[in-house]
Amino acid sequence: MGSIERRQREKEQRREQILNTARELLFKKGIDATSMNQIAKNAELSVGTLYLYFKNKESLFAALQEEGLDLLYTKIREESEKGSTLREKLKKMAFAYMDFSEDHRKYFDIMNYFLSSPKILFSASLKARVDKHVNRILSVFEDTLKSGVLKNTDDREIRRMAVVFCSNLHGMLQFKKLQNTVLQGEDFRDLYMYSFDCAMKSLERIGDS
Amino acid sequence: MGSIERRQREKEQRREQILNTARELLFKKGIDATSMNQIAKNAELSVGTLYLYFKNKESLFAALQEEGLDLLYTKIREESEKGSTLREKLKKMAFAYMDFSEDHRKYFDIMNYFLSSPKILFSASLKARVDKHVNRILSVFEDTLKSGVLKNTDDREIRRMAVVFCSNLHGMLQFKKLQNTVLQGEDFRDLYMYSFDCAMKSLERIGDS
Amino acid sequence: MGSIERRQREKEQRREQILNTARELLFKKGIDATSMNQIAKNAELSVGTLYLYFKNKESLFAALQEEGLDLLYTKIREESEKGSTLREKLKKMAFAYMDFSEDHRKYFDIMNYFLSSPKILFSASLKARVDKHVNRILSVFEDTLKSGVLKNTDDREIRRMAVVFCSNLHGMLQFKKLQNTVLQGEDFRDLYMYSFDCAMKSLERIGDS
Amino acid sequence: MGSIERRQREKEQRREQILNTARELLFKKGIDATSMNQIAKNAELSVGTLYLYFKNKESLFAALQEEGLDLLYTKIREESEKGSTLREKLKKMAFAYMDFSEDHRKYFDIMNYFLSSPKILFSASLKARVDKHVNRILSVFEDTLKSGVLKNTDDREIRRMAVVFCSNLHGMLQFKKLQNTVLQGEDFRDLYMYSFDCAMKSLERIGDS
DNA sequence: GATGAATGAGTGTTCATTCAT
DNA sequence: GATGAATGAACACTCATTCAT
Repeated sequence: MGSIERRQREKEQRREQILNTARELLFKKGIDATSMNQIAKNAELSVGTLYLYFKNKESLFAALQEEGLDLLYTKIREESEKGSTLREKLKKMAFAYMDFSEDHRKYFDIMNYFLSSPKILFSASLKARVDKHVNRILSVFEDTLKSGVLKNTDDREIRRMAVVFCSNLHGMLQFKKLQNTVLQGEDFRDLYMYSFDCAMKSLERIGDS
Repeated sequence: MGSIERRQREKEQRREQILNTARELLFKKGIDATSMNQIAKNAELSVGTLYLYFKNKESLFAALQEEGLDLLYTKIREESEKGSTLREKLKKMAFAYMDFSEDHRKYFDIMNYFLSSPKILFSASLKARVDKHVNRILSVFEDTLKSGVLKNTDDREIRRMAVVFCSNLHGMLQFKKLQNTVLQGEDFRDLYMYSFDCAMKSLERIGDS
Repeated sequence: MGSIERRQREKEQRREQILNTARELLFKKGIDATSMNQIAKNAELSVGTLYLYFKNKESLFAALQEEGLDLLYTKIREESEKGSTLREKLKKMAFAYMDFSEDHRKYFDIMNYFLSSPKILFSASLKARVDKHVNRILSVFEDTLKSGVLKNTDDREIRRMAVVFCSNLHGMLQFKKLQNTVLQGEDFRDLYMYSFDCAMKSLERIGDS
Repeated sequence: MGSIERRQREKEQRREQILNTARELLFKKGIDATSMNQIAKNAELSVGTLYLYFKNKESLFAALQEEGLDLLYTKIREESEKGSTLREKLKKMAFAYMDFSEDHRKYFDIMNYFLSSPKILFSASLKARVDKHVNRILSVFEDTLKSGVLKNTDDREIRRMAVVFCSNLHGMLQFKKLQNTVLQGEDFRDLYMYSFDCAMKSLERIGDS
């Protein structure tokens, strides 16, 4: 009986061991340059064992993707609770996202990798799990907006506002890659703040109408 | 004499032949799953010939990327000239971007691929050429905004507005991938329109202040 | 238990199988014209397997090189023990070297290939291993000279004598390639003997002085 | 008529132009890394033209080989004339050879490349031409020895002595590659001098007997 | 459950040579 | 005589995945 629990614990540990190694390699060398054999060797396990815990390479990296989204969720949720006004809250959340894209650039890279990969590659169940995480993040934005001044806005509108707000942030962070070329001369943080202000203005307007 | 011209023409045709085949395969199978050998075989040319026309795989795909950005530029420029008011113009441009991402989804995918690829992958000169195309597109937005109502806005502000406006659109189009899951129940076109309205509101506000 | 041993044995056999095939091809076609794919095909193994047993082509051929040097070492050592006088010993060793260059011409060719290849080609560790073998062979000459009449010659002198003696033999064997053209009319064995006599004379002189 | 001469001159110039470029590249990048296309581009000629002047890559490099041997011949000949005694002459010649192997290392490398390449690779006529050059060099040694003290030595003996002397030098220079490993702690120049002394001793002895 | 040897199609790229113009 | 576009076999090497033990 205790042994069943122990087994369970060991299995969990093994899984973590694999993920830790994979994450480390991923962050060091990127997704393409990280092979299953390398992960196995670094984790001091056999390749076969990797396939016992993860169906294939893709699903291993999907797990890391979930991990990243989870981290992002936590950061954003925490920040959302710090501010007092709606503006303050959203600002903290927006910069939490930007910080995440910088501090955990590689997680952010996987996110984009998964977003821009041909759909065929991912099984439906994998997609579903990842989407759940995205949803959870969107919910934080929804909750924040809901608890804001806009008392009598209906849920659908709130949802839309959350999506637009998020996609604005995401779009800006995508453009960050261009900061040494197209955006030359601009401080990205300023630009991001500018974008945030624009988004806020539109929100307030909606409040108006 | 004529023979020199004919040679030139043939060379140009060959280049197109390669690009056509590469484009076709790329759109069918994605960038990683398209190999130089495949392109050669499908184009009924030898691999060596490919390397006569393109330095390497990367620059072949960069050529396709430029092609796509060129097409996008043309579409947006054309639309920008159709509307009469600033709002109308921008709306037409925004939807031109959306249409492009649908009609030429794969070009859009390459764009994202290049945006999210590790910088090391692309040589500086290649990046520079691609960036020029991106800049050209941004310029259309700048020109449109400049010729709009906002007479006394300085160039830097205009630039920022253009960047934010574009990144908003781009961010929304990124989220499109989620329309069957996260965005379930929403008509994407409506949502995009909603996002456009938000952006316009923030612009007007700026006009106000 | 036995199964672990068997596995070990099989691994060793596989390694030999690869080396045998590589040697055969090398001797038939030369080093450049022998590709990894060919070796794999002839050995009835997959290319991947080759890389399981040898880090790369270079180290596979280095293994053959070591093999050859090992063989040469053994031959020379054996001969060195047969003669009774110093002259007899050295003569047997000299002809062991010549016989080796004839009987194992291809091993001799690899030796020269490695000697004359640009240094960059070979990793330091590989060079070190090969050099150890060369040193071992030189040592046999040193030991023989030491145990000869020249009792009160210091080690450094002995070393130099060994090197010069060896390089004389090696130089002569290099010239063998020219026997049908430049050396026309000479019996190479005679010439080699002549060269050996010259070397002996200089040794004796040293003994004198 | 003059035009025929001009044509001839142009042809000769073109040939030199090719050889100059090939030599330059060879010395910069080594024999394997120098391709016909590169030579053509650097010489501002078309690949086809290269094949008009040289049957194939091999014969182009054989021409360089001849060039190198020619240079070596000249150096040795010149030095042979400087010394007054036999010993002085031979010493100058020996060091001329060593200097050549250092100053024109790449020429020396080609020489070894040709010496150690599988014979099949070279056409008989090519070999013959190269051998003629080697013979010419040997002759300088023969002449020097002949004009030395050893008045009543027959031609065959002289020939043998020249071959052995040369091969000794050559063997030593081959071993030079090992100076950082096997020969560690030895100054190669000293060692070479030592080897020369040995050779001289044996020559003198022959004089004696 | 765990192992790790084996697979083999696949990658991007090169290069000596040919030949129609 | 000169061109240079075209060839295509060949190269060394990688990698996700399988499966007998």
